[in-house]
Amino acid sequence: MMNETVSIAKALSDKARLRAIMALSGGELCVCQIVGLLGLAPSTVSRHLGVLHQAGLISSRKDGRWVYFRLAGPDASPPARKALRWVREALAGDSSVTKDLLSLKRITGVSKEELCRTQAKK
Amino acid sequence: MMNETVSIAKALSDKARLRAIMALSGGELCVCQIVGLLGLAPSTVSRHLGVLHQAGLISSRKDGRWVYFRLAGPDASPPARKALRWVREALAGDSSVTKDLLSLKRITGVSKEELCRTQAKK
DNA sequence: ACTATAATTCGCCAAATAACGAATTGTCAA
DNA sequence: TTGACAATTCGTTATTTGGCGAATTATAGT
Repeated sequence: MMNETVSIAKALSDKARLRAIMALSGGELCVCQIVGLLGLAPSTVSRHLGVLHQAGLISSRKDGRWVYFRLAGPDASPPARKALRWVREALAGDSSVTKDLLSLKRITGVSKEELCRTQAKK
Repeated sequence: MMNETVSIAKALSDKARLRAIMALSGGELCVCQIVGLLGLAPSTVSRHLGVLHQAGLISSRKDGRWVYFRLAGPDASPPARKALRWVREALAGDSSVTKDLLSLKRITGVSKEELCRTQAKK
């Protein structure tokens, strides 16, 4: 319980990971979309998502080439659920989160394929 | 807001600091009592408390030679208050916390002077 | 089959962090 | 005033962490 709480807090103690959580509040996203949002290397984003997953804060679903992540639901542990509630309350209305939501609108508007190709070219 | 949340999460992402927070749930404690509880060097404990203080999770009061820390009250920022609520909910009933509460009973039973002398001898 | 691409893993480097002891500061009591 | 002690600050060291690119795996399309 203590160890779980520590690992959850560790998972939440990074700006990129908090931004990812807030982005996922709007529904599931594939890795390449989160890469586009955060502007980090795919390998880095994958690692971040791995940390969040390990802490039980998000879950994933594979569909073809893509892996979709979403916030952990009712199946998550109580500490994880409460942590998510805290973060979403604490960051509701945050300016960088708001900016991210706008970026997301653009990103999800573009087709996944096109987005990922764009990312690859960079 | 984002930065505050990150620093709060960072402050919570250490076992010793979580134990300190849970110990302070029972009321204020002086540094030497927390040193006795955690079994860490005074300089280390001071640093931990500094991190928690910086994050707005605890506040301090100086009384003579001693500095007492307590959980941040209603004056604390909403994110800090909510974070404290999360931690206390997540760790309620945790075994190491329960153990610490027993240790605390013993520690607060001993006079402060005697405790600190005992620690100094180590 | 072959190529392209989404995602992960791995190895590396730089920066941040936790721990300690030593030195310092401030306060009380002989 | 001198000594004892609570607490903090500072310097050092070992570990962890975040970032990237290269290599790898898996899947879809040609």
